[in-house]
Amino acid sequence: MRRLLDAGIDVFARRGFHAARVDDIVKAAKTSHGTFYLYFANKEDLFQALVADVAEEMRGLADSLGPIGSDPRGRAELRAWLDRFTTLYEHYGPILRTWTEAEIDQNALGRLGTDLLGDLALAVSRRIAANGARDVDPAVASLAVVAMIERFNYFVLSGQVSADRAEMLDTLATVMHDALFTSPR
Amino acid sequence: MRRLLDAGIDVFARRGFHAARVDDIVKAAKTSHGTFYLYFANKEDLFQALVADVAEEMRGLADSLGPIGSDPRGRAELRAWLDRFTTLYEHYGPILRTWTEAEIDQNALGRLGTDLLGDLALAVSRRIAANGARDVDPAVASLAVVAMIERFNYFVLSGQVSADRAEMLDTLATVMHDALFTSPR
Amino acid sequence: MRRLLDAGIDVFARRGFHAARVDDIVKAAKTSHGTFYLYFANKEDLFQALVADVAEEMRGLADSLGPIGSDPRGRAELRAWLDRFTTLYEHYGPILRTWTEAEIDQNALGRLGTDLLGDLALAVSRRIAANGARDVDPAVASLAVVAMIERFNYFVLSGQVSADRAEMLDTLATVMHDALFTSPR
Amino acid sequence: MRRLLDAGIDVFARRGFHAARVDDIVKAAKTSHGTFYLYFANKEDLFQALVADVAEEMRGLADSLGPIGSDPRGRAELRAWLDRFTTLYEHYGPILRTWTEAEIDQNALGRLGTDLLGDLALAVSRRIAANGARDVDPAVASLAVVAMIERFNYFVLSGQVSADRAEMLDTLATVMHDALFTSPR
DNA sequence: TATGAATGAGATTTCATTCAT
DNA sequence: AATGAATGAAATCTCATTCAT
Repeated sequence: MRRLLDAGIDVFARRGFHAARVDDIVKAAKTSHGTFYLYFANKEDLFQALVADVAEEMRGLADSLGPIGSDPRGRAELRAWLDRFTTLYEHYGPILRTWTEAEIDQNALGRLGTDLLGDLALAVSRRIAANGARDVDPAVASLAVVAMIERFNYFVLSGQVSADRAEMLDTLATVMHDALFTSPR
Repeated sequence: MRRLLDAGIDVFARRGFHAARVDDIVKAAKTSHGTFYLYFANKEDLFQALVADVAEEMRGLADSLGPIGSDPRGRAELRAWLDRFTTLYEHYGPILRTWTEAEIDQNALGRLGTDLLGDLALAVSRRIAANGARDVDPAVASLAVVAMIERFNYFVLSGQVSADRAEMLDTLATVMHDALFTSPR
Repeated sequence: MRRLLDAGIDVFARRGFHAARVDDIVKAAKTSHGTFYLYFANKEDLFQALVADVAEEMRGLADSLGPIGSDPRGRAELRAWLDRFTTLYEHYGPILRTWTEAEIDQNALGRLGTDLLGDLALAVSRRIAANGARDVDPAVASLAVVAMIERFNYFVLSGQVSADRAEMLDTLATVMHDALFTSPR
Repeated sequence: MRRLLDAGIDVFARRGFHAARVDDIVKAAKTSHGTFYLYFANKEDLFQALVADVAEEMRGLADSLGPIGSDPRGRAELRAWLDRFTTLYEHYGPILRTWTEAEIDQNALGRLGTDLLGDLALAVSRRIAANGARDVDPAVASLAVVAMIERFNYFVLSGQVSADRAEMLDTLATVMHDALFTSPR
């Protein structure tokens, strides 16, 4: 069952939800079709189990974003947080993205995704809001920041852009830290 | 054929590449399977045609991002550009995202996506670079910005976040304009 | 489609509903799985179509049981009716019986069967009732008679008893005719 | 093992032979798959064991049909015998019918069924034959009567007709008693 | 050009049976 | 004796593609 979950992450990552065949997952887990259906009602059921895992991890991550200072030390803490995000994303990112695949959006999974996004944004939002007026709504701005983090991670980890992980983290940390403690000239 | 292309955008958007059935497309286009294969070699062929359209439009958009001034007028121009991006994204976004679906990444389509991303980032990069030193690489930072634009659009248009289009555009314009003309305190 | 219906009768007859494989039906109809699912949603759907056919034929048969005289001519007419029943039963009997298979009873099909049985019994009942007092309820007695007809046909046609068709018809005609025009000594 | 036999009757009754899953039987018996195969070689083996039980009971019942008088007392004895049949049928009827499911007919079980039917018919036949001339063969007529008894029981017990048990027994007793002691007008 | 019935390879799912504990 | 997780052969069902009209 653990093997099936891991195989699921692996195969969904490589193929996406619809192109992933139960046969692939079963082979990757070195088990049989029968065993698969012993633990999961169907492909979507396994997927939901994975999503539940991601959700839990992500929520924990959101909670772990504490107060950030305006000094370089604050920037370093922010970078460390982004590093944890990326580590998680390396493992669960494909599930995160697969689950925003069209058609799956509709149901409970979609709502879970929305909630999750909201949690992350809220964590960021609290930091932005704590740092004085900006002529944008912190709640909205934080969503933009979360959007940037998620997609940039995807671009880098999927090899679509050539930046390496360190560069990415530096850039994100800087842009975010600036966003928190910079005011327009 | 025009009807098939439009139906393709519609169905790929709702279902993603793998879950989209030729039957759905054909029904949406009010034509027959036979006709589909008269114009396209197979499902991927139609998809490629759509991607080519997106690519052309996106390249045009990238080219249209001219010099941006540091004044409010510059911000307004930037917002207008983002508005054009969003309009395009409303139509072609699903194709843009579908094509980053795993498995399709591998081939020519994937490379096309990478190029496109690069084009957009380059356009943004030129603006950032023009505005003096920052301790991040403009090429990398611009990718982060493009990532933010794309994903925020997705979040908003897919209804995953409750911000409306105007709020989104304001926020993106502000964050980008700040990024171009702000320096750390 | 006609071929699939005929193949269905054939295969359901030989194997019963659950043991009949779609593959058998498809092979018997010299067509493909794809074609099967083009016309029928699933195995039960084909079965329902067959049942609808049986029901229609049986209802027609029930309607055709006219007034029966007490003379030998009446007995001959009764025998002719039974002959028509048996002819129908040779073709559709297996469907008739399969559909009383457990589990299928529950739903709409079950009700259809009950109705059909009622129609046949009603036709017989009218004849019995028309022929004076008996210390049994004609409605119930007629059901017993229908039960006899159906099951005796099954026993004979399935080879479980060695009587031939003519003997069976003679016996049923006599027993029924007696039932209509005999009073206790 | 007793529990498995009872569970078998129950599940075969509700689902028929092919649709009955070993899992259902095992669950109904509150035991495990392993235990099932400890006592029975396979699903058919359990079924055969049940059939053997039915056969024994039915044979005993056939033997118990003694001489029937033409007086009301004879009719009461006949009704009592039918009552015993019905009691048996309530318990074993589903097995009786399941085993006439197509496909099972072929083998040893089929022959057993034929023999059993013959035994019952023979018992009835002896009664009919003892009561003078009729222009039908008693052996055949008795089969018709047995057919009626079996199927009417099924109709009533399965709820396909609304008659209650008492009505059914009265009707069958009357019709059979008449058949034994009535001559055409 | 246009159609849509037909196909069949390949996917999902079920379930009788085995076997290590 | 008893268990129940694991198996895989065999069933059901889907859908991209073809082809006769």
